[in-house]
Amino acid sequence: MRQIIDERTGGTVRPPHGTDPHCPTMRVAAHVTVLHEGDPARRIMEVVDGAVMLSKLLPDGRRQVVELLGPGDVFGLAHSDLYACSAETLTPATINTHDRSALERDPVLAARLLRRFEAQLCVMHSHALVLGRMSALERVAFFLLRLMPEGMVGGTLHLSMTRQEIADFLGLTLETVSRAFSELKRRGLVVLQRADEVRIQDRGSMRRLAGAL
Amino acid sequence: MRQIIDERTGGTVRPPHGTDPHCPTMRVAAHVTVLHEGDPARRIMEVVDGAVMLSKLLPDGRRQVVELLGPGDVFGLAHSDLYACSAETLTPATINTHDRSALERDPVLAARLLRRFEAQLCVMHSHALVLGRMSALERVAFFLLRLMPEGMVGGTLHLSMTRQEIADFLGLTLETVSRAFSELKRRGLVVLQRADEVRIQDRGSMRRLAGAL
DNA sequence: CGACCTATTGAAAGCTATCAACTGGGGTGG
DNA sequence: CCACCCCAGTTGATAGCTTTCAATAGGTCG
Repeated sequence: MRQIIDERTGGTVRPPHGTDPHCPTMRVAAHVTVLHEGDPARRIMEVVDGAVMLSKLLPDGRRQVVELLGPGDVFGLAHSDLYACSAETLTPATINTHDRSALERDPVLAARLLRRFEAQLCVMHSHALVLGRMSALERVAFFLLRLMPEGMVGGTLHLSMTRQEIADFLGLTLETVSRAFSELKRRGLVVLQRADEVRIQDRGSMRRLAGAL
Repeated sequence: MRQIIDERTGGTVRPPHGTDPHCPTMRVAAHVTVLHEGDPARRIMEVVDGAVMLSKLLPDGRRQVVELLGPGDVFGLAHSDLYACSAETLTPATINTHDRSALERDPVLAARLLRRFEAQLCVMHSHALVLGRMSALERVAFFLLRLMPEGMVGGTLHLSMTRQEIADFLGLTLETVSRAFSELKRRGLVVLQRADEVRIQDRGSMRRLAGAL
């Protein structure tokens, strides 16, 4: 049941007027798998708008969400000409796709990807620290702070991920994630208006839990 | 007690005859910290020869080794003009250093780093799967296979890491790593000539444990 | 209003961490 | 050259946290 382009949007590939035909921009609905781990890696993709989740599977079905992407982030990477991860939209998203050969032809694109890869690599380093060394409560605190950068103080964060998806991202089970949310709520660090609407109440304590940032 | 360049080698910076003075090659002894998490990020480094370990610390001292690097790999990355990780040699190593500004000036370097970043990002994705979803035994099996690529069949692998360093890489404790080694030995999957000399006896079972490669 | 899916909560089991003792190998110094 | 010391590794016992299994609550959509 692979839907590469979701039928709900009707939209598949929509090359905007006057742009490079090798770089089609596509509009994709939420919860669509854009590409599959193990498929031949022909294209590199950039998130223009929306959120995308990269995940890997173990043969027995265990899943790890390895990266959460937002505008500017790049995916569709490969070792041996095969995609290393599956990519699924969390929200409706706009995605730019480039042929891999464009990397040699287009130095501007290459420079942009270089900077972005560096940033994503740094984020992965942080994530390794989270997965390898943090407790469940710390992981969830870190996750919420990561989704709620400084700017939006007082605002309410809308989670576009289920508990299972958060668990797969944080290396936990959905029950443990739920318990962590409840514990943060009990301690007064967050308020849950709904299961998917979070307000950070005590940012200082959250940061301490998450180990700074 | 920071030794940027180890005195045992005597060598500090050794610009080979006729090469770019902005890209000094340095020879560093084993167990030297080449750069520190949080220091101003001025340079980007390439491993020419040897092995380098990147690690991050939590405020309370918990450590995660986030990446193991070999020839060709790149480090010295930064978010906000500060190094995101510390880097320490595991063996004597040769390292090329570039000024960060060289990225804009030197398209050949930029292209090389782009390819390398992509590879390292893929490795980090695998590592997230290991840290988030694998048992202790599976992690150690994965670790050994990763260090023993197809080629060196029958050969003996020399571990240049202590149990503590392996544990910090795999998100475990040194005792758990030791127990995992003992269990692999007991099951006949590996032979330990010494604590730091491993021979993989049953590669098939190892791969199954590690979830394919 | 009811069905269904997601989230929450509870109880018990399992795996890893922690604390502790012991072993072994290598290097140093007598 | 040998003995001792010291550090890394191994092994054991127990505690703690997360997982697993199970039941309940909540919300959304038809």
